[in-house]
Amino acid sequence: MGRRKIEIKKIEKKSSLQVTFSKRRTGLFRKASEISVLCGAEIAILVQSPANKIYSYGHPSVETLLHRYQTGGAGGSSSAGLSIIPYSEDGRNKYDEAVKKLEIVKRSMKQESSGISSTRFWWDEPMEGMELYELEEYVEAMEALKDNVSRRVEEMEKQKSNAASASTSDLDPSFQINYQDFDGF
Amino acid sequence: MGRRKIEIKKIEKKSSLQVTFSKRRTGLFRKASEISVLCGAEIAILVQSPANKIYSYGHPSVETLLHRYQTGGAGGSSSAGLSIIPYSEDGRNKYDEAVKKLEIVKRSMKQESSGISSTRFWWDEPMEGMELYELEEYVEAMEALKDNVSRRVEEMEKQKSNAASASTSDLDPSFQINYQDFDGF
DNA sequence: AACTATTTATAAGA
DNA sequence: TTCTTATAAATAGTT
Repeated sequence: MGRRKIEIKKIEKKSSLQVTFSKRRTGLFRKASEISVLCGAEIAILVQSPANKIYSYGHPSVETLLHRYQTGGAGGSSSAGLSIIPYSEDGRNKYDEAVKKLEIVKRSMKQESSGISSTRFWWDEPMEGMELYELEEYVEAMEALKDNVSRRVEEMEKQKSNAASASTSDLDPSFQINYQDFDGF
Repeated sequence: MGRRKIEIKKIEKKSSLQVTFSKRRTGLFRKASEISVLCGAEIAILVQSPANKIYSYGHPSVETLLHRYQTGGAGGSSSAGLSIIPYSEDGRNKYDEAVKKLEIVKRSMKQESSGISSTRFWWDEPMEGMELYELEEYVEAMEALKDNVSRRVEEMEKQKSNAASASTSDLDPSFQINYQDFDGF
């Protein structure tokens, strides 16, 4: 028969699950090896099998990448390598402006969140490949988010000095839910 | 034309290296996602690009695997290392919750932008490889963004019914720029 | 950021 | 596991 199309959902039959895992793990590690050779990329993979065994692949080593990940990565800010196609010369300028604006927002978000544990900031990533209009939307979203954070930080300061009198109900209700989850920074 | 066989050795041409890296990283992360779904496997990938940017994929999170590797795993190079540390059920539930929330936001964004031509939605992509806390942040950003879009859509409706003579200058200035570029939806 | 001719990966079966 | 084989998927080069 040969290969057949399958749905990507949990395989129930235990024996085929085992076979599939083994084959795909091999394939995945081969791909990892290829990308590291082709692109000079460093890479680490950790997989825990259905039988709870941990397999790993690393080039040059898992540890190298772990360390780099945990310390926030080697240098590299994103704005430099961006080679997105602007709509026009004018578009280019707008894009650059937006990027700059975003960088500023990002920086201030980092400052506001200092002291709260973190090594990486998710907002350092997602702008890759965005079009101008997407970027502009994103900047807006970031600004709104930053405002929320700022307000929250202010509230926290206030509460700290005011000894338990202030309530979060002063805040815009649409932002309340998020606060207690704000340990990600 | 079409695909051609290549040797697995360092790509020298810088532009194709960048493209290849991007394509293969996507492919690799997709494979990782597939093996995790098909086999219920947990997996973490860290890659450092030629531009020294670190990309990561994790299910349920990179940290989960790192921790398991560093404590449970005997640190073997290519395979093995038993680990019996169960990951936090709680962590997974939170993750699933956040994903669900994000799906809802995305869906409503699509509805609001219906009627505007579209093939892809940029927000369908970026959650790839996010950690729980990143995902939670992202959900918030999306919610804020959705609010902005909603407001603008309302404005558009209002103008439409208010006869064809309305000018964009009625709009909140901060949204004007994007308006004409808004065909990406 | 599409396209497509090919190469690769792999689901089943043995 | 390992091999085979028919097919599904990934992707190199191009536009």
